[in-house]
Amino acid sequence: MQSPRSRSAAKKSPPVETADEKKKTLDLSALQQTPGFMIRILQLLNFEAFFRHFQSLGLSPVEYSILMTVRDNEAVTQSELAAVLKMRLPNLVKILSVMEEAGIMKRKRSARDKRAVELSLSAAGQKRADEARRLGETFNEHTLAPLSKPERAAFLQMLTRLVEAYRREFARGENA
Amino acid sequence: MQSPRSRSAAKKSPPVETADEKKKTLDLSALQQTPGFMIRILQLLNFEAFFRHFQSLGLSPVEYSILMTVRDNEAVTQSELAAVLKMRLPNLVKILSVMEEAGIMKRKRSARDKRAVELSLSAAGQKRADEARRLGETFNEHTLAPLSKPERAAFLQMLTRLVEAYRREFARGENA
DNA sequence: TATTGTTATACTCTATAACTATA
DNA sequence: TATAGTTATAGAGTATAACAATA
Repeated sequence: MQSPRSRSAAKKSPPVETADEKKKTLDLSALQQTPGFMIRILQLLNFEAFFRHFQSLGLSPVEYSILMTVRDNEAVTQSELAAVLKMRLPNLVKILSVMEEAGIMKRKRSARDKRAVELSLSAAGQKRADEARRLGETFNEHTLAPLSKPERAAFLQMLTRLVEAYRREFARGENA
Repeated sequence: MQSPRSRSAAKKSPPVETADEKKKTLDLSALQQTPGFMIRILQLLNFEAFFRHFQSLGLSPVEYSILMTVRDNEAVTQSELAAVLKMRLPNLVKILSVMEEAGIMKRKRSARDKRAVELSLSAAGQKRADEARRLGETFNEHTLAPLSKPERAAFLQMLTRLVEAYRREFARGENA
């Protein structure tokens, strides 16, 4: 592991690893000290790992998050779900329609507010959610596997605080 | 953790707003304990913050990362840059062409390998990179502002370790 | 008047195929 | 044969506009 703050140290330094003239060592310190960049790269890599891990279910990240949210929140409305997932309603509606036609999702007009549509899982949907949940637990462990146990808790807790602080900063950018 | 509603409802802050029956408290514990989901949300929020912060420069995240990498690595090739940014070469080439036509980026055939194209910044490009760098420093501080000083260092260090571990796991998914 | 949902559509980003020129 | 680059294009994800029904 290299030191976290090797600033402008390695410019054209000797190739530390295999000394191919092709594999020149790049100075990436600026990006490595840009949390936003590292978060983005980690997110891309994690998505790829997700698709491999859930390949047997043919599950996408967005479907996973939908299944988990509806499973834990019977009768959640489409708008509420869109806000949680940080998606635009029209884009979510399209996905939910596909899931409904696949016999996974159930839609019902709300009695309290006849504009709203309340979501719930069909029997097949609950089965799929259970399978997703089971695979999700091992996947979540894998995601933070390079960290020690206390580090994992600390990392997740900081993630949560960052997200909450950001969401407070501009309450759900979509309707401001 | 099969306990469905033990976690978030209790531990999370009480109904911050007026507790209308509309603003029901959702159980989001499953997603909050999914690091990949939290990373994705954080990344989306951070991009929005980026665009606001760099509005005066009209700078996008990808252009920022290009400027920083080329600035610190004179004569980096397009392929190398694509690998660093985790982008496909054709998509990067298009962006670099725009930057070249804007007078920011310079391209030169490599002498060592006449297939490769080496990148460097024009005078205008260096000026833009300097401005981006200056704005970037305050932006990076803002990104981790909700954390304490030692937490910021720990968080960034863990981010780096996670990214490196993932990249090792499958050496650059594109050519495996 | 504002909100929820729906449809249609445009825009952006990403992925792949086909080709060239070099290695 | 494999790699770097280029072009074109397809595909996925995301955005806005317009509208109907309800609040």
